[in-house]
Amino acid sequence: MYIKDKGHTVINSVREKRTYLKMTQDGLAEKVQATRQTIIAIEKGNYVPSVLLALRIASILECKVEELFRYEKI
Amino acid sequence: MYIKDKGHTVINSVREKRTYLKMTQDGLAEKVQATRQTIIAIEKGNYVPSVLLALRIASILECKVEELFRYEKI
DNA sequence: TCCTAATGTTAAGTTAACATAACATTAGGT
DNA sequence: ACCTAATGTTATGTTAACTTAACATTAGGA
Repeated sequence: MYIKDKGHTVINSVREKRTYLKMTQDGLAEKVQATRQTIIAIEKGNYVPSVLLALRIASILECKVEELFRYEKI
Repeated sequence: MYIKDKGHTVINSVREKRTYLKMTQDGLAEKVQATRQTIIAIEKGNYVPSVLLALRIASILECKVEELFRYEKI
């Protein structure tokens, strides 16, 4: 992140939701109009997506953005 | 946006929620740990924030991310 | 065991999302 | 009209969020 806020991170449950829906990374990527690498990176926590992508993912994974991405203290 | 998807945009109601709560751009910026310019840019639709910022803004403006940022067709 | 689907890794490039800063404009109160 | 707070504008720079692409690894079924 650009904003340096030590002591906080964004944890997501994309992988959990995705596998629960028996969806593949590739399938999800296609549905949210992103690449597989992007999904992998997000699942691995390599980066946090934009709200645009987050809204799409949440939509496809049938849940709210806040239950998919949690802003937590370390 | 990086993702080219003609026919769609992200519309937000940050300004409405903010003014409703009688909060200033500067005040909001400070609370979400961003700059005033960032708030202005978001309100003007110049760019969509990251989920991190979106989560913070939604939290401060006391609403859900999806009611603050709507993915709409043009 | 072999084949394939799914997942992971790395690199290199582009654009968007931030920041800082300095200055201009508007709106409202006295 | 004046002052100040709030808002808007423009420019420049850095980093994160993406992309494409090529290859490596893992897991599971026939």
